[in-house]
Amino acid sequence: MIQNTARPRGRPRSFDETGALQKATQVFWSKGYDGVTIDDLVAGMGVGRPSLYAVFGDKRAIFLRVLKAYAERKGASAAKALLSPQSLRDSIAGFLRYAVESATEKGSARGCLMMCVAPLVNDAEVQRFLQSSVASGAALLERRFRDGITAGDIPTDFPVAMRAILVTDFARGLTMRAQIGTPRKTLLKEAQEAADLVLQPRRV
Amino acid sequence: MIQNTARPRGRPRSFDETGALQKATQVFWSKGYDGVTIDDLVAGMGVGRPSLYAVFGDKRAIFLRVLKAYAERKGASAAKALLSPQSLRDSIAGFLRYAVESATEKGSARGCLMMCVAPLVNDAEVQRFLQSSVASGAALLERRFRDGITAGDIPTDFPVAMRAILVTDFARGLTMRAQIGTPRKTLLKEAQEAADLVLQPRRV
DNA sequence: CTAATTTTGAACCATTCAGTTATATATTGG
DNA sequence: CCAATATATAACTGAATGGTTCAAAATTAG
Repeated sequence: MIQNTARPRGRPRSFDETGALQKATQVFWSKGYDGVTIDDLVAGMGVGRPSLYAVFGDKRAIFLRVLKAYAERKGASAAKALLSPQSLRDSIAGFLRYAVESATEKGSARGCLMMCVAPLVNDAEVQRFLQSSVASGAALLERRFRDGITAGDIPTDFPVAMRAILVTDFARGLTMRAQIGTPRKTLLKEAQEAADLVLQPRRV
Repeated sequence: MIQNTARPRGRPRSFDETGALQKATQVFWSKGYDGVTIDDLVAGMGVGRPSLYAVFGDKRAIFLRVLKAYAERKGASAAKALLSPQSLRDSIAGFLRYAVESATEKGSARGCLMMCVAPLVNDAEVQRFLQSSVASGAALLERRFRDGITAGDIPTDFPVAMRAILVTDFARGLTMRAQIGTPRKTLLKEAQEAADLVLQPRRV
């Protein structure tokens, strides 16, 4: 059997690459992009300065990796929250609940890296990435609404695209209020209310 | 008649104080708090470095004045958009339309200083100010909903407080999407749709 | 016209910061 | 044990940054 976990030649690294990126996420999340210095990253990631440049590149490169890894994790969790429940009502409510819970997690900065930090980064690639993430989030919701139509949870003339967007807007609003300190309990109640509202059929 | 605009003693200022603050608003709005250097403010406000420190204080003090002036202006405009129309529908739609229009203004940075920039400022006074602003915005909307009840536009069991919060959340979501480049036309359509939705009575 | 007062412009200083370099250290291969 | 390789530690460098100082300029009071 081929040992493809063969140790590389030189001195082994004293840090774990993905672990260091996770720590970098917290650094950016709590201080914002411009507020972070290389020394903040060195301290927060537990990686020496030269190693940091050698392995990850400069601040911008680190942020891009952090952002993409974060988006992947959060996207997967959100999709799970959205697609696991049977009923459409539980799906939408679960999606919004997840948004609130992850924005009010203990031990982590409040809010959300993608909604509260990344939009301020003045970088074309970051902006493009955000736009595509927003679009795919809305697309996921739209698909769930369509499944709700075929399952008979909502009428066939339900405005799926618009309501999908509205749900993402709600999530954004809830996340921002989390960031400025609105307590989880309050937000969770609103999330449920929003889920009910957004499922109402077209006209009264 | 008493000339209370009597010129002060020494050399007259070469800049207008409130005008300089307006310019500072644009600087913070486009670059974010941490991204702004004193030199950015010196250049953007048209005020010399020593004068800037003498008249306004340091970056934090300038930002606080900027934020409060901005909140006053925007708050007044939003209140006008909300309270001018006769029908509740036009009020809510007007409020959301104003949010979109001011977040997509040409010649100004996209988004909103209070929603997109200020929440990231790691400062207790800023956070307190934001929380109270958010609360008074929601209170204004709630009052408008109550007036709608007395006018017979919505039923008496309409969940005024919750819907007021939902409207502000929508506004936040729309504003953030404006910031990352969603076109005004798209957002305006969504704003109208959201206004309709949020006015639906409690149950189907 | 002169003295007092205030703002302005330029230069200045200590500090912080991004990115690099040089040297020491840990590991594998032979 | 020695050469080769890769990482870690610490120190270094030039540029940017926040904040101050000081002489020159513009104005009013007398």
